[in-house]
Amino acid sequence: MEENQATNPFPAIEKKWQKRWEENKVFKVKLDESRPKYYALEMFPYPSGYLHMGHVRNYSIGDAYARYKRMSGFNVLYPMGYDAFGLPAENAAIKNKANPKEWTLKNIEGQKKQQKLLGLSYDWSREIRTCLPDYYRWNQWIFIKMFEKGLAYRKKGLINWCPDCQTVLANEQVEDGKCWRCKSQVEQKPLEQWYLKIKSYAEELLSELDNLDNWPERVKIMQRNWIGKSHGTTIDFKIVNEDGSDTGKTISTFTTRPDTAFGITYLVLAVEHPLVTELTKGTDYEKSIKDFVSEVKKKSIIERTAEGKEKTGVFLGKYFINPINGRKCPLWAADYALMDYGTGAVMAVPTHDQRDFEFAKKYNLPLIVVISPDSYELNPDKMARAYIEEGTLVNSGKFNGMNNVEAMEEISKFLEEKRFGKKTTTYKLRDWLISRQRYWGTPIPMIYCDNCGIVPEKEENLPVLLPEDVEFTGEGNPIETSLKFRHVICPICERDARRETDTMDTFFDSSWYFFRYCDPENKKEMIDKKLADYWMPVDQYIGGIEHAILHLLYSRFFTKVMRDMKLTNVSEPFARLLCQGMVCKDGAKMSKSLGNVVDPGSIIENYGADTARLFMLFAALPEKELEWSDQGVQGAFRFINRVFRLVENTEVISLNELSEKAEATLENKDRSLIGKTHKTIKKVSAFIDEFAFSLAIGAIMEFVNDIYKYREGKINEQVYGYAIKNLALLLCPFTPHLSEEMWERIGMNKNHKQFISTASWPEYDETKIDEAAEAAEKLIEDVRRDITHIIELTKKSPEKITMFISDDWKFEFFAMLKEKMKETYDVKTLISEFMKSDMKKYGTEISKSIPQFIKNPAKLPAIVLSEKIEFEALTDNKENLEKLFGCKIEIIKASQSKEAKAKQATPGKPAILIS
RNA sequence: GCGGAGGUGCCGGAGUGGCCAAACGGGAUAGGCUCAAGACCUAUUAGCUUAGUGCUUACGCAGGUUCGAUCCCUGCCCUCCGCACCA
Repeated sequence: MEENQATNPFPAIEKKWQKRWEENKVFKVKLDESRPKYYALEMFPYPSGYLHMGHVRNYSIGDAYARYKRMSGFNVLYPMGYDAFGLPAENAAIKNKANPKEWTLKNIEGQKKQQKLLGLSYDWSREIRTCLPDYYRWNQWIFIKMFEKGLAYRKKGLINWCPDCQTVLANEQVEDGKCWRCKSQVEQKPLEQWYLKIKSYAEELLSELDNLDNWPERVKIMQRNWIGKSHGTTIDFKIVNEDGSDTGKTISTFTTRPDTAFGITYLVLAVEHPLVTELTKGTDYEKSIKDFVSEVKKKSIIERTAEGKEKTGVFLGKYFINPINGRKCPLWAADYALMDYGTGAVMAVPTHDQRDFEFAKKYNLPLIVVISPDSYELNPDKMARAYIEEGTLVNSGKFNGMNNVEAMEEISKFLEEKRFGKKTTTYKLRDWLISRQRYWGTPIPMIYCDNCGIVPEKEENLPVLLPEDVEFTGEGNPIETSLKFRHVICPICERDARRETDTMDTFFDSSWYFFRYCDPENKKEMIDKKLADYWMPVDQYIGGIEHAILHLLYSRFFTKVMRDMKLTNVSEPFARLLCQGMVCKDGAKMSKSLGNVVDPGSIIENYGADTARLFMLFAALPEKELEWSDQGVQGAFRFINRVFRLVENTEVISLNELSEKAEATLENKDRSLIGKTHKTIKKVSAFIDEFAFSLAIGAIMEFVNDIYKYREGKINEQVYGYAIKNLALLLCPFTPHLSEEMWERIGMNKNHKQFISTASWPEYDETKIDEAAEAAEKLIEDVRRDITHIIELTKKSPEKITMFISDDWKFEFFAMLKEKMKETYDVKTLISEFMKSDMKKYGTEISKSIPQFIKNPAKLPAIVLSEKIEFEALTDNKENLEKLFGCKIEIIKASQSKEAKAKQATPGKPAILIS
């Protein structure tokens, strides 16, 4: 759209307003108890250096809503910041010898510039950059607090290791066995790492999901699945030797099916289970088991968990006693038991569990049926699959004959009474591994002292600054190359000690940044409690679905931790959540790898930010996928121009209020426009409330069409001014620059300080919505169009016009037509008479005009008039009509289609005919 | 496999028993205006047909309920998303 640039006034207009907003600090907010607060927030971006369409969409949605709320009288906190720590900066350092800090800060500047070009109404004075010590010192501070409370701890365990990123990953960051960022295969390694005890909040994180009424259902479901609560029973088994002699060891298993306890025929341990080596040490089985274990461990997670993969296992040479029936069964190790779920051991009931069934068949382990279907009998030798439906207990001692659902409760009660086990709840959620062996992150403020052990840094020594004297070789953690950093004095015994060189997961940074926006410059505290309690929770949070688990779960966890530390009173950080859909082009997600990206910069440059924003909001509802369309962008641009033309010349505008007296004398078309103004305000407000921006914009477009129609006739300055003023207000959330410009041009911004951005959102008056006037207007409009059409057609084929009659027109209207025809035979005069007349008195029920007046213009023209009543009148005036249109007129009766239709559909039976 | 969301015309999307060939907006096509483009105005935008009317086929597919279904019920298919050897 090269030609746009020469004539497109918007880039200049946008720049002008952006500058004025900034100079006048229009969007700066502070605590104000007199107004209700509203906290609108978009997920802060990672500063990769450029904005993509997904960002633009995210911000367009957020800004529209923030502006709407601001105009509606709320004290709106709407901030922006940067999630500035992370691997890309470090990778750039390795690749290009760039300094991660400079690289990041430069990218932030670039991104910020683009955000400013969009005209987003952020309070920039609250900007946050997580890579700056002012911010990350509070990461360190709260980490120490967590350590003191036992919520942060160090543990050795099998961890996920990404060989490409050269660091460990949290479970949440492993997708499909691959690294969430670089997609390389994740390995398992035993390492000692820092963890946060998110698991101790599992129950609350789960149960409070039910109160998040304004979160998308699917996000809640994903979190529920991730937390993965299941109720069951732990059963303890004595481990015995082949001859039945006690080994002195026991093993517990977790099951959700205690009703099947009599059907246990073997038990499997995860290969990582400590008992596996313990029990086999020095036995004949030692070597074969070691081989098996190392074989399994060699396999990747993918291989081990692949669908339909055959399960493998090995007998441990030991047995156990099922306490419920005293049965001695073999103990196995198998790859299908997972160390990190339940107890790392599975009690196997092959008849009633598909996995156990397959395993038992393969290794020839016995099968005992304990649940019988009601209609037939199960034969363990002939079963092709496990029976997992409901049934009646058999082979289960005193529980025989009981329904299995009932038996779950009864058997676990029995086990508990006999102290063979107890009811247990488990969660799939595991503690959050937060240490990373990377440079560009918050240093973990811990010290290793040979004397005192693991000691936190003293609070007054915070922040522990990231060292600058490091080398980026691509091997190992760069921080370790800084000797100055590593060496430290123990805060307790003051001897030489070693500083932790791991840094924090960047998700740590983003788990509480929304608190910091409330009080970004506080040097003394993480956040002032009063400010936190004023602004929090975030009333509306907007971001991509990709964070449904990771960031959104961590943030909820942090908020609860902070509440328990009395830093805030809120329990849930985000009251309402919106996950916007993807931006697609040619049917696929816009992505660099597919090469179907459209650069927001070029759109802003060629059309302006308002066009980009309007298109984004108009093209699809926020949650839905948005298909990019160049025509759509042009459509948005055309619309903006169309609106702009309304104010290019403003001499017909008056901003004075209409007096009651003046209002009483208004014509129909004026009343109609006032009514439409109120109606549009009502519609747009309701649509924005439910985030139906595309529909809100559609309603505004309709309104603009009406204004244009209104302009064709005589204009009442006040009525027109009222419409334009409200149009500007309604558009402000979507096209703020255009609105400001309109506001100024119509004289609402007297001293360059009365911004529309802070003006009040218009209110509508239901009583002003004048449907009757509107309908009358529409009718006149239709008649006018029809008559114009007739004139055109008579020019073409003047020999004959046929008039048709239908019941759509009211008698009064026809009478008027008749009346007018007595006076004049001039079509133009007739039309203008129509235009001037007060149609309201001709009835409020005039609702429909002549539909599809003439379908084929090449054929004879026709005018459709009301049947019955008017028929006579019309024949009366046949001559006049002929004179009027200057041609022959023929009158034919129209058929009663509706009634006929209803009758047709009602052979014999009564139909309800609504008309 | 389990769980969730959804399938309406070129697109975005309304509609939740008759007023629905389907609101509203966008786009497209044609005509007008214009030297021309843009803008603007008007009409058309499932098919056939008519002077208007009408008819046929239509709201994922197949049945059912009903005088009548896009809307209610049943079954099926498809798409998208999440989880996935979770004991």
